[in-house]
Amino acid sequence: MITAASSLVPANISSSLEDYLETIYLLVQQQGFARVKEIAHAREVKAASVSVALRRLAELDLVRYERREYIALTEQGEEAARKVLTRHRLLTRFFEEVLQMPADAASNQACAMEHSLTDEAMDRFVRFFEYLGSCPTVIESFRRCPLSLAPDKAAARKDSNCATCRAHSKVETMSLADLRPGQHGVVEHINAKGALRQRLLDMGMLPQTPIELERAGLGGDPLWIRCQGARLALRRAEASSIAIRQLP
Amino acid sequence: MITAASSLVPANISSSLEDYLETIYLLVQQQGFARVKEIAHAREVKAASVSVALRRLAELDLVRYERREYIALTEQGEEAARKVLTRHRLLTRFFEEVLQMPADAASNQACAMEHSLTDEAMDRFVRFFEYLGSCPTVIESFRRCPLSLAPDKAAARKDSNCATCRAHSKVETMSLADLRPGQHGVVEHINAKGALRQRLLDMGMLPQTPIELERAGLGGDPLWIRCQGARLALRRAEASSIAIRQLP
DNA sequence: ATCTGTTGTTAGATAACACTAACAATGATT
DNA sequence: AATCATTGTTAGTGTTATCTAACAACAGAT
Repeated sequence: MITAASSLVPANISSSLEDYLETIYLLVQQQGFARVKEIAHAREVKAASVSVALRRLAELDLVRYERREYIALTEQGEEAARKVLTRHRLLTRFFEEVLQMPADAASNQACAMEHSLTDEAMDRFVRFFEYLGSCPTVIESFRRCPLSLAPDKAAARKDSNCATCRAHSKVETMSLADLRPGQHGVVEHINAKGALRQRLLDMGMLPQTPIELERAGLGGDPLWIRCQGARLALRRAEASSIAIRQLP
Repeated sequence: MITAASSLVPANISSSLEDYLETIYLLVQQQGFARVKEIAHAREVKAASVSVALRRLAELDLVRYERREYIALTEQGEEAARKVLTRHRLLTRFFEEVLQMPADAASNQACAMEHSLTDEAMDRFVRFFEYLGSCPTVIESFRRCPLSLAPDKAAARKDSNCATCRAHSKVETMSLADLRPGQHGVVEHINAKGALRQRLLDMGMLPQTPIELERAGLGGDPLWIRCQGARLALRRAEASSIAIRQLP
């Protein structure tokens, strides 16, 4: 039985061991027990590795484990497992409900991050969710806003109820290609799709990033851009997919 | 010089090596060059470790490195470094601007996660930021909403401009302590502070989580709760800090 | 009771990453 | 030019986590 009083769980546990705890917790919850073979299967690891890990977990008093017997978490182990799982749930929900990722991708991303989410960040995430719970229109509005989501299906543009979006669509936006050599701007929106979009993002061209058109090639086609200290060359067509706000 | 065409950067590079690339990139940007000693200092690692890492990076063609000479990134190395740094910037901004964390904590959290952010998740984050850029009132509203943020300083409650918040404050909310044995609910808001709050969250008591009051102790004081498959005992005072919506 | 297939364990190898300690190169100072 | 302090390298150790291959225990079937 668990109380709300704090208990002493070993603080520095590796993400690998945390994964084992998580797996064991889920198996026990699903079928009442966990066995080496199943843990190995779930973690996509050989049974030998599980065996070793279990010994380490037992030494840390996180798992109760008689050789060749069924495996159970100790109170501490259960607490640690629940903590990781809660982070997993939280992050999955964020990637799925807020960022609108498909369920499996969201869960995978959560898996990779659940071990490094600090208590403080966790708390902030929760507050954010509490806020969204009180004001559900916020995310609903994001979901509908074709400006931001709906990567390829700009078709759904009609049913946006985001006032600023509507306003925005009227404002004449300029693109990176509209700058003249030496002029500066700030990235507002990357309209490129697929690989080009990913390339531009990777290079550092995030929203709100300062950007400069250094010079244009002969005939104005390769545009030489400066962004985050790096220089790169873009085709004019590519540059015009980057919506910016000009700086003086 | 970099073009928007895709280049072949070794895909599976460890987070440790990514950190080295990042550090080198920043040092070169700051002072024009990087040396072993400085890298070691920045990464809080001994010089010997840096030396070995540099050899590995050179083998991977990410770093150009003549023994005892200054260190420079190759084109590929620079690309990889910029990619990591962009993720760092993106996550830092998210934790700082959206989740309202202090700058250093935001950056630290970003450090821990930057290596595992998938391209897809990155893209979704960017779309989210693009949306927020178009509709800045959204986050402004979150920032002001005392329901969610302002952990201890509920004093600032007056200047919230969130319509739903105002509505919410009028709705009579019930707490976990108002349930009767056997009744179910859904967590809406955890009003507890400090360690208790963290404990409850760690146990899995996130917003929107189903919860049940199993039974009350003698005199009604320890309340036995079921949450996410786990049982726990809460004082009545503690339970009443958990706002819920009752389920039929 | 023994045989056989499944399951779990051990031992030994490998890889990545960090460390300490000893050594080598370099540049600056006397 | 010789010396010294700084800087970087190498060699050897330890830890964590994985693997393969060989071995041990058990359960059920013959």
